[in-house]
Amino acid sequence: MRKVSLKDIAQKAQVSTALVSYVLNGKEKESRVGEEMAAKIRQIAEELNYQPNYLAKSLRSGKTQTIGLILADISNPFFANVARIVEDEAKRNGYTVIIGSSDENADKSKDLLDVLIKRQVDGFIIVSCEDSDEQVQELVDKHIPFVLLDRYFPAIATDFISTDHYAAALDGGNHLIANGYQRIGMIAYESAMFHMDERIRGYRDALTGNHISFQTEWLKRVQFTNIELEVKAAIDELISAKEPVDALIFATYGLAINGLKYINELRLNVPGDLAIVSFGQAEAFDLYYCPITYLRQPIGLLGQTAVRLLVEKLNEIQKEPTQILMKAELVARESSKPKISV
Amino acid sequence: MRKVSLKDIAQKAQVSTALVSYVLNGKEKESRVGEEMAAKIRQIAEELNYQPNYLAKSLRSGKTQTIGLILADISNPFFANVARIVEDEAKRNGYTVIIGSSDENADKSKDLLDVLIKRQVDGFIIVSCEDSDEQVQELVDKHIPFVLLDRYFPAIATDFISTDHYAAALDGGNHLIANGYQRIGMIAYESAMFHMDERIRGYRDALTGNHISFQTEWLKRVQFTNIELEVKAAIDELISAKEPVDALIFATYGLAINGLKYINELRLNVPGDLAIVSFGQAEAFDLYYCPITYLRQPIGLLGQTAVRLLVEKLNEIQKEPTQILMKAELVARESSKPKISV
DNA sequence: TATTATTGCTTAATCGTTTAAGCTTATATT
DNA sequence: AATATAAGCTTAAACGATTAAGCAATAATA
Repeated sequence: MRKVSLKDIAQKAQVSTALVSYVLNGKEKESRVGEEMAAKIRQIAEELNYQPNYLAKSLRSGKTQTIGLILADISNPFFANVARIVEDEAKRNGYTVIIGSSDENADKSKDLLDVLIKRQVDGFIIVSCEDSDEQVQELVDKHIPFVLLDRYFPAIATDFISTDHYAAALDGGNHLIANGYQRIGMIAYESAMFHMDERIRGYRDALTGNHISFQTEWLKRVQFTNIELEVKAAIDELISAKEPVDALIFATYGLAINGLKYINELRLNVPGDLAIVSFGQAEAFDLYYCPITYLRQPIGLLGQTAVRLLVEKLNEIQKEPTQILMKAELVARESSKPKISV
Repeated sequence: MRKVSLKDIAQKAQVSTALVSYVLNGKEKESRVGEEMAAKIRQIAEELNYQPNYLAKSLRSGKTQTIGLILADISNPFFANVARIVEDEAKRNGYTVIIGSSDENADKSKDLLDVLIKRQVDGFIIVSCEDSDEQVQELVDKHIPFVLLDRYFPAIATDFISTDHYAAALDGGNHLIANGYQRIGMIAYESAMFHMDERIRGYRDALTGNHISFQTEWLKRVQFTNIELEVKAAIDELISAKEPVDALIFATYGLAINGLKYINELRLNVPGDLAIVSFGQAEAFDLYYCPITYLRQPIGLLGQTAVRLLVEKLNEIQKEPTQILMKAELVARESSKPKISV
């Protein structure tokens, strides 16, 4: 049982496919189709349960009404939620989304781009990963429309919509200091990504801005590929230093999950022994015996704006690169409550 | 700068597009293309950075090499991980995946199916939701290839690969009883879905199989749409009953998250006041002060097998519906450790 | 009444591929 | 030398839609 095409309807109605096309696309007025005929065609289409073939439509029109969404890591709930928002917003604008996860791997990211380009997506929304700057530059050179989401390359003039990672980290640091913590550590990824640098810069500026001199051994950088072991080692060092930290900022959700697990194992008391502030957000933070203070990135706005920007680009409404930074909100919970002086 | 097509290459090489097509598809032998010409064509394709248009290919071939994956809820980490597995496995088989989330809503599910059918996906992998049986039956009637994942309709003869929900719940119940718990409650969804019934049946059979008579007030069923409040109410009732429960099985991950949050608020001691076993799996369970015992569904196998089944169906290797049930593994943690007798 | 407009439809090209069938030459076989 | 085979290419139709252009028949206008 082959699929129903315009031709089938045309045959049954004894007319040309052109007429059917006009009617089913609501162009009966402009194209002066007779009322009875229009009704007849619509009825037959209904009867046969006609579903237009978007491949053919797209081939003809040069538009697929499809957006490629490249995520850095779909198993991260932040990105999973981004995906959801983007999907909904895209649908509202008449687009379908094809999601791919690069798993923080530039090669995989490149593969995804290629596959989706072959499938003629109209544009991309990209949460880029390390070493993907060349790919991004290539998209620029080829005039393929895209918007970077949450991570961007300051050296490349692109549209982007991102959290203000610097300000967020600054807020997190200031919050801890305001609540009486003085020796604040940070665990971040060993990564050349700009957003990671920004988070670190914010953290350091919070310290120096409050006349606390930054200690090199307070900042630990771990490899994404060996996160579990390295986070443990980092925490061990942080708490056993001669100036052990009394508070800790996790630069990402994944780091926090691993870190908190280990802190549990060590039977450390949060925030008594160690106050915590983390980037990212997830149900997991609520389940911790002591709810975790986190920097809430404006997922909804980020996702919606990304889609809006891209759609505008696709319609050529806007030409100049739009670059937007959004504030993260510090959600203060028990894990960073004011320090009880000893 | 228009995209490079076969025609462009053909023009530059002074040959017909047919020849170019043969060469770039590796059919130069069958089609007796001269060696030099083949080399020349390949070189030009390289130079122009030719990327074939899959729309045109698909239109011609009738195959898109695309799988539609309909999830019940992408914000559930179980399904997010399923998505990841399916994506990887599909890629390995030369397929791209388009993911959609029905958010447990039959109308949305129907919309997704329609959109993806219009986009000519070759087949579906579906985690179906309540009231979607008609849609599924329609797919059967229209001979659209699909595989149900983790949830199925016993009344419809389809391919499916699912967790054995009954056995899993039975295991969970037996485990609690073996560890000394006698008054075991369950919080489940108010849903007509078969897998939910199976989980409840397993729970009840665990009780009766161990000569514990099931109490109606031990089983609480809540609405998906009002989960937070209803879970609280359910827990209130369960612990304040005249025969209060000493253990609780959450029938899904979402229920567990909400329940555990509330149990935290109530300052109940797990497992002292209340032992816990939950379906689903997530990092969140590890972060709980008392790691949660859960029934681990074989995500990897489920996802991979689903893809394999579908691909076989698409290649018409198999005709008869394949129906597979897989065992969940009970991962025993502290939340259900042997009861300390009072 | 002759001309122009309008109405209601069809024709045919097009999007980028694939592929069966055909057409020249050159080479092999008798 | 006459014929068959093979090599190397081209032609053209097809996939399913869209849409500019064109053609008759009817209605409106002068």
